Amino acid sequence: MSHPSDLKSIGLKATLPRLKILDLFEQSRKRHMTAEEVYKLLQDEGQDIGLATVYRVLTQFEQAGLLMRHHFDSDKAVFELNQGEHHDHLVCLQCGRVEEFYDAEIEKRQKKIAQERGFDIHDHSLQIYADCTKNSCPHRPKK
Amino acid sequence: MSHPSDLKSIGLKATLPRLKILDLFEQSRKRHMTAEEVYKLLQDEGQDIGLATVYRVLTQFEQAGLLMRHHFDSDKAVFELNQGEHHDHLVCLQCGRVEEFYDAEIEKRQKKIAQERGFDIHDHSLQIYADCTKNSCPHRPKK
DNA sequence: ATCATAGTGAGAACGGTTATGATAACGCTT
DNA sequence: AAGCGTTATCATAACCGTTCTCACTATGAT
Ligand SMILES: [Mn+2]
Ligand SMILES: [Mn+2]
Ligand SMILES: [Zn+2]
Ligand SMILES: [Zn+2]
Repeated sequence: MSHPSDLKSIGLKATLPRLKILDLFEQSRKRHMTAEEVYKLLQDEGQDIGLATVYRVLTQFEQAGLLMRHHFDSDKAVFELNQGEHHDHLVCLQCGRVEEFYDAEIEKRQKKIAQERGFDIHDHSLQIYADCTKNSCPHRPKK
Repeated sequence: MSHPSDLKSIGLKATLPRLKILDLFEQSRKRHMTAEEVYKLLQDEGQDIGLATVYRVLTQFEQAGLLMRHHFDSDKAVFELNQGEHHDHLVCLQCGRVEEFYDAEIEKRQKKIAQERGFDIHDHSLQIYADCTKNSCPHRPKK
């Protein structure tokens, strides 16, 4: 249910591709998506939006602060809604499932490490790679 | 000063390209290098070794556990000698300088986070991105 | 409704990396 | 030392995710 004004307020015309892509993330059945995944989901709902447009819009949304881009050790970037609260990721190597976490102590220590060495910290990237074996992981039926 | 037997012991023929590349890392003026950097350094010392060979050998060395591959938010992979001790990286966004660090508490917390959620942890990737402004960073003379 | 402007879509281009295939080097056996 | 099967190398093409190009279209202010 994204509204045209959401886009206008960040200086972007409210075009159909942009509204649809924003919708996708807001209704998010899947929170973390690649450009390709977004493109396929749009096709599935009959929207004829080019892959180039998907890439272009994702980058614009990232620059506008609407989305965040991550790299989970696959060669393709994944995007998620930026809801303000920083978190890191726990990624299942078997099924690709992603869980989010935030650890104040880890954050604190990172700051200290940078500080101690005279670095002015910008941000960081932390992913834990693991197997989520206990939940019948590989190809488990999605409910 | 790498010795042919270093390679034979891991099931690889002791060819000139492989010995030269291993040497490069062991004499490492620069600890973290891209394939392209390795290629250029070989050219500089008059070695006519193809870029494809560099890539192939780096991957073989990684598989043999001699090298580790990282991705520092540039699109190109960087390699370093695997000396057994795990560490993470602090990368300067201005000059690309890399410092290594190890924080036992961060490591411990990562394990706990995975465990709590029933994940069997494999490994992790942690980089801190920052500016090393205080040391006259951009283009500072080396030494 | 008009019109300047910004956005789109198809496909080409790009950059890092990997695969291919014909030649060359390695190293084990005589 | 020479022969020979196997593995490695080199040049180049292919690959894959992503970005660029450009002719055409939609948007939104008037
Ligand atoms: Mn997330
Ligand atoms: Mn390192
Ligand atoms: Zn899983
Ligand atoms: Zn620096």
